[in-house]
Amino acid sequence: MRYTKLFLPTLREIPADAEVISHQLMLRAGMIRKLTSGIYTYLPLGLRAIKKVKEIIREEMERAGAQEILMPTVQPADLWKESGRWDVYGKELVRFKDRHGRDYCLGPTHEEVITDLIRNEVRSYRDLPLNLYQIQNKFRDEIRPRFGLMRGREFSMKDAYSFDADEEGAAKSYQSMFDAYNRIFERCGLNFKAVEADTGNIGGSFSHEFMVLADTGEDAIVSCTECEYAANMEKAEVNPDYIIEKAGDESSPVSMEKVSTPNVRTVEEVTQFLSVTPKQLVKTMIFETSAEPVAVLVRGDHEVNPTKVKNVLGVETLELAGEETVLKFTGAPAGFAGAVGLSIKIIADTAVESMKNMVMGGNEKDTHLIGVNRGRDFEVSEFADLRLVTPSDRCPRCGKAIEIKRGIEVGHIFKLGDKYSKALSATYLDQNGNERYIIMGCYGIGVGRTVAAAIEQNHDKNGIIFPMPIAPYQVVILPLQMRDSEVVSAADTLYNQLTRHGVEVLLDDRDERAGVKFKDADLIGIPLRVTIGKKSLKEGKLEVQFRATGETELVPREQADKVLLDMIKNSVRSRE
RNA sequence: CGGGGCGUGGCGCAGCCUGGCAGCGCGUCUGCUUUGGGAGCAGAAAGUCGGAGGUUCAAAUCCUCUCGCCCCGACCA
Repeated sequence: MRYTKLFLPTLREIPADAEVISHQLMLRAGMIRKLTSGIYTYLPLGLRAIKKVKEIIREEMERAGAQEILMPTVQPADLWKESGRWDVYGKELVRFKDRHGRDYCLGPTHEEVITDLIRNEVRSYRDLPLNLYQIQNKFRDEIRPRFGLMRGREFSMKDAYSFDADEEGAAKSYQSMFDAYNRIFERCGLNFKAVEADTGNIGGSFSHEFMVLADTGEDAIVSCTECEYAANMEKAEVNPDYIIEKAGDESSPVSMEKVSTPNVRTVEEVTQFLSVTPKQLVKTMIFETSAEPVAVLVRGDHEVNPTKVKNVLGVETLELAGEETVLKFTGAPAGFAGAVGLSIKIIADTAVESMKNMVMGGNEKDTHLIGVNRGRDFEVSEFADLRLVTPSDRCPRCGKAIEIKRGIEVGHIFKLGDKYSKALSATYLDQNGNERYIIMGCYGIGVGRTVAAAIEQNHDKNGIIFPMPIAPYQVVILPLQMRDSEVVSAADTLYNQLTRHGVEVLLDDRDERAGVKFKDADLIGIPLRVTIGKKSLKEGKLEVQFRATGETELVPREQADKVLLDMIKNSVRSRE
């Protein structure tokens, strides 16, 4: 492609509304433009990178035995009512009516549609296993779209669905997708990690997220420094041995006392005011749920993990109570809630179980209680692991040190079990003629997010550094003097040679000064740059530079095409 | 939804507090010069000051309403 023909509007300055580096660079490099919040147009350069990722995904999905299909964006509400998600999914699901008043939604995911397809078509165990995938635009009305393609409302997603006769087969399908995902992200040049994850509102029993390690990531990842354990913060288990450590003092229970603590609310304020440590303190958090309200107790130096609370309670929604609700249930403004005398359900983190002579809110304004003891002063209906892992916790598997990093979720795989097949009656007949539910799995990849994550991980102060396999062009040729016929013809010759060999080449044929061409080439991040200028041409040489390393090589003009072909081959291979 | 911020030529911003000719840098167009890391000179085009209403002799500026965008929290590929 010739630059003068290409629609490539690069920006010299950073657009004001772009915060993270990948968003800034995708805008500046002319890859995307925003239509409205969370909704983007892909320009030629951006689309090419996205197509590259899609092709890698297709190759690996086919290699893993999945077949491509394409399902509609518009889905009938009936199916969602049948699965029960019409009422559960929330505002993220965009709903609308057609002219007849029938309810529809824009597909945020396709479990319902595919399960409907399968229940109509699959009858026998002989039809299984089956794995179908699509690459299709999803719509989710996110509460807060952010960071360009990182969290859009309309976005391209690869979603695959596996159907097996039994758990054993489903485990195999899951593993095969797990392996395919590893190959896909490897090939995209990403530094990533597969972590255990919560299943959220997709549901199912078990899942892994594929996290690209980056400081700008929206998720926290807990991983062991020694063993293979890695999990999303919201899923990460607390090492049970570690939490049994003695928290309060070991002395026998003292009597409970009420103390006045005017305007002392936070853990920090309370510990200072009463001269106690956070470990003697119990935080009482009031949550409203889709069922009854609940009070959750955690130790003063710990944080509640809402996901764990939600799972323990088995509720659909969970929300930290507002000021008014807190007042209603505790009789005190926020900051003074405690377990003593509370009439709502109380559950507690395991660490609270061994605590004695606790300090907690007095359910009365400006009042705390000291010397509080469970059993005598209040009861807990259930103990469970309800808190966020801290950096000082130990690995739940091997007990060694853990570390907490940030990550961008680019892929998520789920073992769904029979959740959807049961809800939508997707069954088959086994060898013995018994009707059984199909065991499902589902597997997603955010395509645009993968490109954004790759940029987040591969850039420098001058711009993007595309990994070869997803680069929109593999080579950029910069003839420095467009008025010099020899330079121009050398550039044309190389361009034609490479193009003939199937190389994706961008020829910067603009009559611009060298500096402008260099800057733009760096910005758009093409892995290999060929500079053709009067000086080196006089010696019969062209200059090849690697975008990633800045390394430069002078290559004889006649061999340039072969050298470049080799370089491309090597750079792709080294990623595989 | 709660909290914070911003809407002024294509992009980045100033002007607003204290009302009085709509500005600066970059980009764009024309000409000449220049030509290996975002050139110089000369000239030119381009703005409903997000929108509506109000106050005023006069509104980008003050007031009310409204729309949009960004950031921080709960959701997710």
